[in-house]
Amino acid sequence: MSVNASSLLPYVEKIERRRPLSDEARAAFLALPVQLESYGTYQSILNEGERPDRCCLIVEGVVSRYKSLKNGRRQINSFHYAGDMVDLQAAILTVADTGIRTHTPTKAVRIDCEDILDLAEKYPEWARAFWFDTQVDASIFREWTLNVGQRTAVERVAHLLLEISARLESIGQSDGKEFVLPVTQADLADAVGLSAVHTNRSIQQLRHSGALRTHGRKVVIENYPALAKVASFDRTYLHPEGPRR
Amino acid sequence: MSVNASSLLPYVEKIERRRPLSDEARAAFLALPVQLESYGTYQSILNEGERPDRCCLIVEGVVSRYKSLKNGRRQINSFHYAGDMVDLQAAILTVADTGIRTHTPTKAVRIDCEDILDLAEKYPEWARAFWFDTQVDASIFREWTLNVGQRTAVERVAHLLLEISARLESIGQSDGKEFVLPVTQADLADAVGLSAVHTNRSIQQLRHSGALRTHGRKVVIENYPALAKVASFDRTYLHPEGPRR
DNA sequence: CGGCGGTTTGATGTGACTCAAAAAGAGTGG
DNA sequence: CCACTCTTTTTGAGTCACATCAAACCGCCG
Repeated sequence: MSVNASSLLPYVEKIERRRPLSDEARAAFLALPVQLESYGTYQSILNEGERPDRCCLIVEGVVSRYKSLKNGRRQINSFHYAGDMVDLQAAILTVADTGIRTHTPTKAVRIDCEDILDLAEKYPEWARAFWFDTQVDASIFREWTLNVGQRTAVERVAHLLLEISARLESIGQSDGKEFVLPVTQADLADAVGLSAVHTNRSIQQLRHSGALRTHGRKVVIENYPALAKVASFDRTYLHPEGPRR
Repeated sequence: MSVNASSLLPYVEKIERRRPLSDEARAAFLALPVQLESYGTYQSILNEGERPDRCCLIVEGVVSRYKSLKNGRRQINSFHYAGDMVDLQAAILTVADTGIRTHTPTKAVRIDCEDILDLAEKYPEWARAFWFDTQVDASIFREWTLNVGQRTAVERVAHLLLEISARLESIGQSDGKEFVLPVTQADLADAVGLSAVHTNRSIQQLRHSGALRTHGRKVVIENYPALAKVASFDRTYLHPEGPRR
């Protein structure tokens, strides 16, 4: 298998887990010219306000999308893992309303926006796949707004941990019980709209309640039902059922 | 013009403001069979968790999408106005992760999800239009997460008012300075993650600063630059520039 | 003129923030 | 394997923004 195909495969697998592609459509995607790039920890992939001409598919590592205010406060909008097309929005929106940066050493491939649009134009199934992907993204954003807008500190942190767990599980990096937390508590704080100190205290509270344990970066969910209950976590919003068509 | 076409026209106009459609594509949309429905104030159009088979296009009135917690707390995720296809997500996501309800007397047309998908399959320009619409939606959700996650009470309220103003302006219901606020303060509160009381006090603060005035439901922006500054409002996230293609 | 949704006010409580510093890990080089 | 540094997590103390509760007020409509 070519370098291209092997780095693009995780995304195809993610799409086909939801709904199989025709051989022709799959092949067309895997034949796209790509450019593999490596990043260190906390490196910028895209800045807010830029006009990117390429999309970004994560091959390895963890990145986040964020928006920031002039006073320095930052909101992380989403975390992305291997197989995620982070910047699908770049294909059709000309100006980036979020920045993208890494949280671990990361490998990513860049795909030309025009190639994505051509694919969507030629293959309705790809148009639908990209659209579905964007809809799931949007659904997650809605849940995050609910999270920071209405839940208490402990609930927010619990919810985020469960989401991370679920998403890592879908790419084989968690067994649903135990996973390596790919980000620091300060980053979690930026994602749930709390201070780092209070995020830490919320995690401690979850530990003391017996819902989870941590060993360094490793998180062990001790009592999933209890954790899901405090977080009111319901994975419907991740839309694991796939698209209607 | 048929009843169908006249109620569907506002959406076509919104789409074509961004990028013109081919005559054929336009005609195909306007020929869709639709069902016009009327709702009163605070009526439910869709409940969380349902499996709708039709999308919903607002002809007249204001509706919101929301998510709620078992303790009764509610987060409004978006407001929608005439010409908005509120429930485009229903076309491709099988289960609704948000509810939809009206805030004013509302007229809406229901379009079969399968018709939407057929249109996207047959006309790549429609597939792109729907995808773009969803991307803009997602961008607004990201901004709302930033709003509730990182801004202070006064900033949040100012930002929401400016967004409402900008969106009403694009459909001719505001001149950019003066508009009729289509929702109550309690609803604003649910949208910005504050209590109704504190939302009220934040509005008062904006009034006392001279940034805006209110006469009943009418809002008059007295000092747009000042208001935009406190809100750090920048309409880039509404993507008025339209799609790349 | 009475009733009702919506707005406004006041008083009080508290969850989360800030600042600052200590403790614990993780990585690097001698 | 230990010393050193840098990052991340944890602790403590004091403060403030926003929540809650309850009641008054206002404007609109029948």
